[in-house]
Amino acid sequence: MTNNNKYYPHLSVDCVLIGCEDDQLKILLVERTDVVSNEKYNDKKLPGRLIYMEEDIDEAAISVLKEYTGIDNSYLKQFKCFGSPKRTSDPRDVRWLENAVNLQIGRLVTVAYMSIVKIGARSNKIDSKFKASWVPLTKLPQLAFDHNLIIEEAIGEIRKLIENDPIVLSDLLPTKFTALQLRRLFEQIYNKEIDVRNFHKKIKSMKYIVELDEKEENVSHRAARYYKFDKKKI
Amino acid sequence: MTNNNKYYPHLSVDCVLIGCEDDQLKILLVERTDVVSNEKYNDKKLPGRLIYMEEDIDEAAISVLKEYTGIDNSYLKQFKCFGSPKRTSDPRDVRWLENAVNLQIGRLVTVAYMSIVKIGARSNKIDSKFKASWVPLTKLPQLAFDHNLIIEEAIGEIRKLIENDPIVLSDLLPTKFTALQLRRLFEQIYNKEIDVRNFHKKIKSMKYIVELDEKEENVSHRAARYYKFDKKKI
DNA sequence: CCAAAAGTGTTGTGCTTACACCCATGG
DNA sequence: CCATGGGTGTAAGCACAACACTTTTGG
Repeated sequence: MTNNNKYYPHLSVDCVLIGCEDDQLKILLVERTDVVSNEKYNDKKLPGRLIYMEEDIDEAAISVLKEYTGIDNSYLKQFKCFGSPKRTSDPRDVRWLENAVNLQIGRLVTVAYMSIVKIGARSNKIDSKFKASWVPLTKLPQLAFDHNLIIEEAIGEIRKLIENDPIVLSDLLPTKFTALQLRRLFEQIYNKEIDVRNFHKKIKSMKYIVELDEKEENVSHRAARYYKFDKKKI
Repeated sequence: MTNNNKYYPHLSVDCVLIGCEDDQLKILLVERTDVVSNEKYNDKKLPGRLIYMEEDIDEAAISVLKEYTGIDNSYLKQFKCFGSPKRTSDPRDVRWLENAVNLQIGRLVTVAYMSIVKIGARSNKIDSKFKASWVPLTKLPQLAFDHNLIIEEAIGEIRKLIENDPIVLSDLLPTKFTALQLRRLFEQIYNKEIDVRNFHKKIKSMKYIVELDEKEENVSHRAARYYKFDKKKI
């Protein structure tokens, strides 16, 4: 937002930050609430920006993450470059961006990154200077550009991530969690209902998830067992 | 190679062109045979180049395809952006490129495209001004940058392509082909041996592949049946 | 004792793999 | 008749999905 002339007007980065809160998968979105000429922009988009002329794209993504959340050295995965001409086919999106950066844009390629974020961890506070908020995956509105598509692909990416390193699940759950919480998490990630019994079999086969002796308390039904991750067993 | 100052020194495109010849999957590679200072470069790389300052990346890829092969309007799929800092960690690669374009480069992001090419089709002749050749997938040497990795991922991409539109196989085979030819093709794409009997079952289940009455002639063993693609049945 | 959620096993289906012998043709 | 590759069927294992009842707890 400092020196607009420094932007390279053909390449941007966007970050899909995925967290979990109240047993719901959420995505960090920022508001786009400008008025350009007579058009009102009252919707949301992914955190991201154009890269600077001499900037490394990983650095750009890292700085976006840092700016919005304060997170400094988290794992950010570059998962896809979105370069379809159609993604900037809506002239409203282009007009908005051209106005925001005061540059002529035309067609724009974006490199998408994703990261798992522990919502509410001490090291991670959404900077209030941005109109940013965690929006449940199940309640995503229509977003600017092709950001809905980017999020969809990020979810595909998180599946891959879990399949070859399930420890990332531990960032999406409290240290102690019930089978129900874990199941709801999988249901959101795979976007389908999972059978309770089959799921218990699955938990038993996952050696890095261990039963605790502890159970829920003060619930008006049979208390659920707590589980935890055993990070050594991965 | 005209005006070097027009290059944007941070973003390139590379094309993985996949064809089939003599029942072998092949990749188009170009030679890198320069001498820079006292270093000799005697290896191969994927066809590609830096993009121009004001150039659309799809356009850049299309122009690379056109330049090398003469192919004009083929399907080019952008499948991944390679932006790992490690990809330009070999200083020899960077020195070569900096010399070739007469610009300072540092770290470089490339956007990879792939296309299925009918080797030897009339519309498709490798331009002899490039030292380019079709190299069997099974005999790939060590390539410049991370081009071996890019090819590997392109093969993953061709699998996806085949799974949701198997008609692309028809570009890799003659119009009439035997079960053996098709099997060899799958073996190369999936990089493993396929059982003959299981494969015949599979062919029968593929409704878009139809038996012909025709058989091989003048072979010193039982003649193989020919098959063809029925493009209507996809 | 009732409501509410926890926890538990069995069966069937489809997909993938492994495996061995006879057939047709040219020389 | 022999060498060469073409073509065929069956059985086992595994992952996954479907499905219903009993248990525990608080109120």
